[in-house]
Amino acid sequence: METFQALLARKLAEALSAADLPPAGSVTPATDPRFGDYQTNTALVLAKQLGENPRALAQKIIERLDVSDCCDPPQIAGAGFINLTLRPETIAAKGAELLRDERLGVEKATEPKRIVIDFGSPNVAKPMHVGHIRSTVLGDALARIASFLGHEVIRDNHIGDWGTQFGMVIYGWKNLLDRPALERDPIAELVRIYKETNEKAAADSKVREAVREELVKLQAGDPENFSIWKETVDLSMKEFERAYQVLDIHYDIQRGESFYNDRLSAVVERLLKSKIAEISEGAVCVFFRDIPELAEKPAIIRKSDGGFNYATTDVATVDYRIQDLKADTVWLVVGAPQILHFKQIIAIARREGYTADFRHITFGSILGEDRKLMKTRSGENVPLRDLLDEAVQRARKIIEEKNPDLSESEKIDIAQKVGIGAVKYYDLSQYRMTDYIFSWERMLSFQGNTAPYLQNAYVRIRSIFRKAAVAAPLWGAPEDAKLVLAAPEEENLATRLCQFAEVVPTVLNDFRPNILANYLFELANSFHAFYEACPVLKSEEPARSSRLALCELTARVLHRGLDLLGIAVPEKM
RNA sequence: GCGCCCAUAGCUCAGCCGGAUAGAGCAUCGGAUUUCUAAUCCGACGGUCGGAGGUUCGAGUCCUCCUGGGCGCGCCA
Repeated sequence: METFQALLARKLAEALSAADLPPAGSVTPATDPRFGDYQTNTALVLAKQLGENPRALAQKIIERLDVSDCCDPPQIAGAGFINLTLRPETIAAKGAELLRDERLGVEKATEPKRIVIDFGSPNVAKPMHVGHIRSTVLGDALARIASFLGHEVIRDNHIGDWGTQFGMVIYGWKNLLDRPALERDPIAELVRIYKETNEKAAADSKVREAVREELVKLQAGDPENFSIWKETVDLSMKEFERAYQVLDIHYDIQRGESFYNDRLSAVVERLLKSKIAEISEGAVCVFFRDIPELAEKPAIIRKSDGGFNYATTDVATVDYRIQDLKADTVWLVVGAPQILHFKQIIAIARREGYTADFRHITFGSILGEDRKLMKTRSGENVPLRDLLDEAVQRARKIIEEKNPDLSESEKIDIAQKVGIGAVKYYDLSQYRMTDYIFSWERMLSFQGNTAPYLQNAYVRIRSIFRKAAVAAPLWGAPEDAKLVLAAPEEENLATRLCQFAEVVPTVLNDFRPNILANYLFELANSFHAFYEACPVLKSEEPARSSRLALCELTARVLHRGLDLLGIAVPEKM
């Protein structure tokens, strides 16, 4: 199904061709209702290129622009904009068409790609904390959107399950472990033994030496240390799974760092052989002397003591994703501090001849009310589990105040959807690069650009259909419903519904789910205005059927849109 | 020292490819409910878009410099 934007762009291109003009400019949604529904700056762009008068060019263009089947006559305005206004019956017809379309008008990508999305990536033997929210929630939303757009998505959790910290963990396990505590709360106990070992090591060189030996033994494949390592990984994975269940996040594969261990030496040998890497001060390094910003920043892929590091692992990871998974594109949803590291990794991939499209998708930090990195009162990372529990509890409290008649099972379900949805939406509704201040009050507010506000719009619609079903079974509008757009609120709502298909693909231009979030907020806003102005069930035909259809479509778009963000909607709240 | 990111209303944030008079929410003030969830809606108030130059018909958006904040920069991940 062609969007209005695509339709008008096509007609504009035809007009330009008929006028012997080169393609230029673009058709965009109007910046102000006074300018109609869509506008194009084509005449302005061409005027610059050709050195002609923009308004005269605009005139020449609209003489050949045939939009009589969908729009009022095009208007020239301002410096030479061409404004286009859709006719209500055009919008009504599109709305009726959307009602029959499972995809709500969203076209699949013309060139589907195989995309590996690397997001989340928690560390073993450490609790997931507030810092994991952005990567996890953003990566999941991008995966859902890319998948809906017809791409083949492989969600990969690149778990931090290998590294020098295991020297500490294994030493602590052997010397400090409290078994009953481990059974009660595995992660807490792992953290405790890690911390205590760290303190001992700081004070005592013998402990430092012992820790190092444990690490060497693990890396050499010592059976006891390996089984301790394996157990910590298994315990951690169980903990991660719990969080992912609460967050409704699902991975296709979970290739931790350890997965690449037996590929590392081959990676280094290959890079040495191809002269991409060289030996410097005893370490194997890759220099980027021809890339100014990396000229003095070599990547070390084998330490002078012979050990491998995370750069080695990431080079192997690139290999695996391209060679084994056959990815066209790799999206790395990893925080901004690793920009330099990934520039190096991607530069190495280029030298190895990989042509895949690598995107490092970075994001800002979550701050506390004090505008510093969000921490607990004692200065520690806020455990994700505690944060999600609190979200659900707070949502529950609000629901009990506002709607005490709900059953217990309904309250549990709603608190879950509202609380978790609020956390996710608060994150996704903001531009990913900005640091944001975490605020329960704001994210759980029923006013403004929040999950509860959007969920409430959906709930109100469902309530209408429940009420309608008392008189006669009706759980949704019939697919052959006709739209009649009389009131301005009806036309405005219908117009917005038609824009869903235009908005969804733009999210991937620059990986900005907040564009979709903003759209959904405006949609809910338009719906509420409609809801205030236009009674549904009490209205006469044909308005009643038309309004029911608008409600149905709005509910579907809200449901689908929130689903693309990874957010669930309750039927009541 | 070098590099990356950020700076928009009192507060929290939008503003994708440069477009017309820079928008929301909160807060403040004023309205709307015998109602399908008022958990909402309508209106008012509120801005030298950190500063200075530049490119352009047109700059919050692009370029240069400066200020302030965050992060990173050879053997942690």
